Amino acid sequence: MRNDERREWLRAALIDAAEAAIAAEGLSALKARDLARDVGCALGTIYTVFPDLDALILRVNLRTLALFERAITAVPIAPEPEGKATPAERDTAVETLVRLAVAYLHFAAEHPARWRALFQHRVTHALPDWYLVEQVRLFRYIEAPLRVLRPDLRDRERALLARSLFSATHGLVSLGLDEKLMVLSEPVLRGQIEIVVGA
Amino acid sequence: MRNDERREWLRAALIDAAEAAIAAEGLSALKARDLARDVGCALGTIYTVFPDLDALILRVNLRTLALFERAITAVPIAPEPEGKATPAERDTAVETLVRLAVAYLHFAAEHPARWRALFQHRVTHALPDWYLVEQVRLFRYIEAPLRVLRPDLRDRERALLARSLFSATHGLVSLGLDEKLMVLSEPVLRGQIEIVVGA
DNA sequence: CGCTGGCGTGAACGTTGTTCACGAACGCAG
DNA sequence: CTGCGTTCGTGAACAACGTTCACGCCAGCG
Repeated sequence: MRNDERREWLRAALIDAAEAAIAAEGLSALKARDLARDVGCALGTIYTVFPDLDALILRVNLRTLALFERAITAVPIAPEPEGKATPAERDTAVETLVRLAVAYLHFAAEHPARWRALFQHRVTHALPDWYLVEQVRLFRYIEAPLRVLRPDLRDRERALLARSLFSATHGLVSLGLDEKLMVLSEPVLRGQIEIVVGA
Repeated sequence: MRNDERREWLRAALIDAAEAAIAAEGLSALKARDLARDVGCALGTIYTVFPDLDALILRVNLRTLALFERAITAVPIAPEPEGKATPAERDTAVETLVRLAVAYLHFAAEHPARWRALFQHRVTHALPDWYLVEQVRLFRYIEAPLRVLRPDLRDRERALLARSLFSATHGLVSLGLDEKLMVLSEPVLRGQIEIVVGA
């Protein structure tokens, strides 16, 4: 069936157009009619591919998460120590966490509209499972260094600590971008993270 | 003129109704037609009192900030030490910061819809001056203990540190409420704040 | 060739926030 | 008291939105 091909192509084209619209003008600039015009299909056709615009936004956000992961994996990964971690190994684990936080700041600064869309959206609705799985997967990048620093914690506790670290960092980054004092906040962020990690 | 009285009464009634709607069902439940019906005026009358619904929401948020301030002032204020602070005075300053953070958590937990409206709204628009002034005023509650802990900083730097502390706390609280593990996060929050304050 | 079933289509629907021409009500001069 | 002008609330109307659905085209089979 060439029909399936066309549907798949449409799906990709719609995500492309939505991503471009969000990246250019923000989430609120995403309009069903503009999308239909951009990809050259009818208005109703969108709803034969996605149940609603929320689902489309979620796909765009998934791409943003993937883009972010590519940015994250550019930071050097700490080798996994065996047994008790030496003080030097602990230092590199801390440094990895700090680099992750700084990478988060840079990503938010480079893709402000995409990044805002990640948090502006979900506020009301519950998220589908496949999206949560992706989020949990990304949290592993934080949990790995924590495994070195706090081998005494159980997985559940370590996951909670990772979320705490992330949300504190997110708060700092979020405010830093709002106030447009990013230049000032990179060293501040480094300092703060180093301190928080001291737990 | 009884006309001015009526306008003032309408203004208050509209803010009341908007506040009730937001507190009950969230920001997205605020509808111009519902407001008009609730206060018993015509749809267009709203726009003779406020330029648009954004301005009305801002007024509701101002009330939320006032409500929050009343919650904040319930925490014991640290007396201002003169000259160099003793270690005990430093401890009470830290304790004040922690209590402020916990009060923030409790306020967000008790008034989730009002609290969300504070941050869900401004995302796009620029805020009017009188609103920013109110925000800056509330930040003084954080800056006061910081004056004890870091007398070496200039006002500008201290204000920045206050905003960093707030945003980190906000991140923790925000995530804590989303995941509904508030019970778990109160001790966590205490610990995190104590550590961050160690700067 | 004709029928039929599936599917893209865009007009239409229901809800928004916001505007604006109308008309009632009030004050004042004659 | 009457006539007129001004003011201001009014709600019908507008524009824009996400979403739906009855229509009609076209492919595939008998």
